[in-house]
Amino acid sequence: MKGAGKRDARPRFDRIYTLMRSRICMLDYPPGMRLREEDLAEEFETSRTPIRRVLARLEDEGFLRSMHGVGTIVTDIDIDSLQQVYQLRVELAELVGKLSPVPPDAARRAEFRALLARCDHLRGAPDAREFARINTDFFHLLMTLTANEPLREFSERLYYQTTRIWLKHAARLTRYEDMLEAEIRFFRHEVSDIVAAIESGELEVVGHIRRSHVAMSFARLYAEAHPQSP
Amino acid sequence: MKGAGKRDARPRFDRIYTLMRSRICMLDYPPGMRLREEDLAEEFETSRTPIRRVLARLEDEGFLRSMHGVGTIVTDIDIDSLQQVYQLRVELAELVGKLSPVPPDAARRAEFRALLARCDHLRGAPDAREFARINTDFFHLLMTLTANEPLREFSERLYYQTTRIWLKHAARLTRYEDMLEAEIRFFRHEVSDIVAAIESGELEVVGHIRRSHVAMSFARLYAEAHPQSP
DNA sequence: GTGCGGTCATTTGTACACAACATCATGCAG
DNA sequence: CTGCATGATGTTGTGTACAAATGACCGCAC
Repeated sequence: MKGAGKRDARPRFDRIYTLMRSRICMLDYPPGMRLREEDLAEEFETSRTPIRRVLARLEDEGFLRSMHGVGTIVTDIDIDSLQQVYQLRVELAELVGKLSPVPPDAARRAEFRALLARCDHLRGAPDAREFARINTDFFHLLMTLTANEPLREFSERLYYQTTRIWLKHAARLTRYEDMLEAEIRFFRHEVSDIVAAIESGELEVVGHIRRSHVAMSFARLYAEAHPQSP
Repeated sequence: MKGAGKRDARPRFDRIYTLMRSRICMLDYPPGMRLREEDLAEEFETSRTPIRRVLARLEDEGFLRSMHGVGTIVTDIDIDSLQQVYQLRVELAELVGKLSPVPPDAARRAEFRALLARCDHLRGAPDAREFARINTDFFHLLMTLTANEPLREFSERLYYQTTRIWLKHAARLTRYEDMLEAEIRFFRHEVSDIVAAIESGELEVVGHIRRSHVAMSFARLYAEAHPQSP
């Protein structure tokens, strides 16, 4: 059973890892779900060994938890842990554009404008999954503004951790549709502000805008989860 | 129900992982060295499988690089990458004591004072490895000042990356002995400052002191490596 | 001497069988 | 009926044989 293009191990590893992480963060694998190595091996047409390599990394990064004799389950995160993650994410957000800033070229700036257009299109037809996708694409675009590799790596970890939890808590809300529409408006505003800052070449300003929006995003989420406001 | 159950495979994994990371960072495994899975399996009295689990994590964290048919080699880092790591480390240093600060109790404060005593003892008999050990112990003590788990994890990654490179570059210098003695004095000064700040309960000040000392430490290293001073 | 091609040794990557472990169902004693 | 011991069942962890891949070595043509 020789598959085409499967000879090298790293591309396949990256493919499976990225896909599984995406599934976890899009809640296709919701928190608490049990993953069977055998099933995954079958799906990706391989044996358990390469699968276990991927699961090990996802476990090291806190997305999964394997227990001998029990299974591999998708982790859940309480609101307190989430707060810690958000606090750090806020700080790192400001560092993008401050550490090793990379001014975007014309093509990159066009990508930012294209994403703004996707926002406008989304407002016409609100959809949580599409919102999450645009959010992720926007995040990766922002990461191109810094050349600091450790900063990019850590920001990515924190982003994916918070995103999946955001989706989970959002799905619980009763006024879900209204909330989604409001969040899309907030997000569109953020993208608009940042695109403007980018066009003017102020990368440090981008960091400040991003920081405040991430912080406000968490504040709204926290307020929804703790509705004991006076 | 949560039992007092302790995972079986985990302690051994942690033991091997910690030991190997220590060896890498103490340059017992110098950059470029080739590690053979078979040898490691024999040393730790197990098979290649658990070893590969450890190597996978060390590779994900950037300490190793495995290549099919070649071997697993300890990575090297150029001065530019090191600069990026240091820049981020400086920023994170300041966040300790700012995010989820944990005031140290009497026992913990005693540990800080004990470490200061070890510094004084070290000044009488300068030794690079002992210096590195005290440095690491001090780092871990500082990490107890914050409860922010992601911050602790990332700081640890960056610390170990920079430490091993510091040792490597330091070992190259001709005036190695003088430089070591000077660095020990600088370090003793830093510990003294931080202990004073801790005794006065100013955790945010601790972050500032640490930040400036980490930055200055890199500046000295960078100056030594690029001796084109005017 | 130099370049080239093939052969071989060495090492990591993969597949699979089995062991270790946890959970749940079952049956029996009280 | 309840409580507990015990085995059945399923899952991850480990050991091991083999496949794949790289680099070194050697021989040979020119």
